[in-house]
Formats: sequence, C-alpha cells, structure tokens
Amino acid sequence: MSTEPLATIDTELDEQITDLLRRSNQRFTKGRRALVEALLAGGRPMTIPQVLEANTRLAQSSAYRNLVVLEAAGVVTRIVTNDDFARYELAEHLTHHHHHLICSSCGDVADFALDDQAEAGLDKALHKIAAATGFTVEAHRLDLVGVCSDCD
Amino acid sequence: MSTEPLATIDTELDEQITDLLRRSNQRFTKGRRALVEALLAGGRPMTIPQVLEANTRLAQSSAYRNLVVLEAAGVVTRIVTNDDFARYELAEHLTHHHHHLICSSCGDVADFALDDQAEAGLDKALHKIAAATGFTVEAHRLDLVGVCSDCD
DNA sequence: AATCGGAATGAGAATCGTTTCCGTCTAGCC
DNA sequence: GGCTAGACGGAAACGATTCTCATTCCGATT
Repeated sequence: MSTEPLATIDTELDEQITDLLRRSNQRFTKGRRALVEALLAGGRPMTIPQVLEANTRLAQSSAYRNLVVLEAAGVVTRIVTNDDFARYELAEHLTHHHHHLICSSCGDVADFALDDQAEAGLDKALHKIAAATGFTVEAHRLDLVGVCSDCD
Repeated sequence: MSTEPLATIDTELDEQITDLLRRSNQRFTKGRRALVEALLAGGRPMTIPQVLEANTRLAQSSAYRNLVVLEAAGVVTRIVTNDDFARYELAEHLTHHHHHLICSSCGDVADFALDDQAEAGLDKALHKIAAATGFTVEAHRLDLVGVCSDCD
C-alpha cells in the first residue's frame, strides 16, 4: 500500500478530511487516502472500476466499504446516473460548487460550473419553491444530459 | 387484465402514445396501457414495486420489460436517485417540463416547476456552457434534494 | 371464422454491481 | 513487548434488473 501517490493531498485538505472523518469516529487510513488521491487525480466523477484501475493495490471490497465511510463523513459524494456504475467525487465543500455533464452515449460524467449570476438566480428561484412546498433544501443538483464531443 | 383503470387515458394521449410506440415498432398493449394508467394515477415518479402494488395484475417481469420499451419509445422517463429503486413517470412532452424534489430521508420524489423567467435564465446559461464545451445538449435535469414535510 | 406468424406475456432463472461476512492483520496505546 | 479495537481483503451473499423460453395473444390473410 505504498507507491507514489497519484496526486498529492496538501496539508490543508489532509486536515479537513482527517477532521471530517474524526467527527464520525473514523480514521484517515492509507486505503482511504489512496482513494482520495485517485479521485483527486481523476478530476472527475469516477466509477469504482476506474478507481481500482487507477490504483491496482486497492481491494475491491475495501474500496466499496471505504467509499461508503467517506460519503457518510461528507468527504466524497456518490453520483448515480443511468449508467451501470455509481460514481464518486470529492465533496463540493472540499472543492467548489459545480454541476455535471452526463454523456448519454458513453455514460461519462464531467464537471462544469455556472457563472455566478446564473447560479444566484437559480438559487433564488429554488428557495422560493422550497418555501412554498415545506421542503427543507439540502442541496440542488443540475445535470446536463447529452452527447460528449468524444461520442459525437 | 381488465378491471376498471386507475386513471383514464384520454383520446389524445392514447393517440400520442400509440404513435410513439409505432415508431419503434411496438404496440400499445393492455399491459403497457395498465402501466401508463398507473403512472398517470400516481401523478409522481413511481418505483416498480409501487406500480405493481397499484395494479396487482401486472407481472413483475413484464412491468420491467415494458417500462424499458416505453422508455425507449419516449413515453416514460426513468429516474434514478440514491434510493434502491429506479422510478418512472410519463415523459415531459406528454405532460409538461418540470423538475424533482427528492427526499433524502424516505427517497420519495415529487414534481415541481420553475417559473418561466427562472427557467429561461437557466436555459440560456446552459446553452452557453454547452457551446463552450462541444457538448450536444439533449436535456437538463434539476433536482432539489432535502427533507420532505412528511419526514421532517 | 379458422389459420398462420410474429410479437407480447409471465414465471422463474441468471446476471452483475454492490454489500456483507469473517478470519487475519495493523496501528495506536499502555 | 503485548493488547485491543478497528481496518483489511478474499470470497460468499444480496437484490434490483434482465434474460429465457414455453405459452398466449393479436392482427392480417385467405
């Protein structure tokens, strides 16, 4: 479990994650660190097979188990599409608020961000809806579904 | 396969669906009609177990198979959340453009619509993104994730 | 209305991503 | 150094969905 990392977790991020994990009584172990490194290196939502391929030392069962732990701790986010596999990426508060481009052909997912003005307008409209329906909003998700340039 | 329908499919809708199915060389059979009626009566995205419970005459395997057929024909839309089950609802062009409120506690999904102005602003911003990334947009999906008033 | 051909049906088996078990190993602590 | 709770990893179990296949239905044709 010790080859050169796919990406380096800087001190600040390390502390944030350690802290997040500690809050749910979990440790930031080597296996979990390797997962975060793989996701960081990927720079996009990755399926478990992709993660395992990126770091062949990881055991499948541990990857699944630890991604559940990391999600519960708020370190990563699980994304499900119509594709066969679930995908994971670093949680937004460790990176930045963004949305997803989902390719309906190959299933790949990439990130994009809305400009501040559009995001603010959206937020306002959504809060209005929430207030009208008695729904307590935790987050909003915006996906663009279409065909990526590779598949076109 | 002949009890009183859960909801009535009016002539116009019937023709639209028949036509949609014919385009993919499929018939609008009784089983498929029963599925559409159940979804129509539900008025919200439903899981297969919910559909089967609403109409106990439906066979599970046929429900799964026919929902795939109906989706391919563009009659229904499949929605996946973090919940264990996929959900289906009538396609937007048979109803109206809308978005989803997803309860992170019970998994239930309800519909909501953005006001025209917010929707137009969103559309504009998304087309800008698409143009910048070489992504061909087919649709956008906007979900509000939170806790519904029942679970609160 | 009887027949034929192809599609639809339904019960159960198979699939396969994901989860869980369980025995072994580690890291952290005295 | 030993102790112990937690983490690990290989393999078995799980479960939503899909596939199989014999049977039934539908629609067109004579």
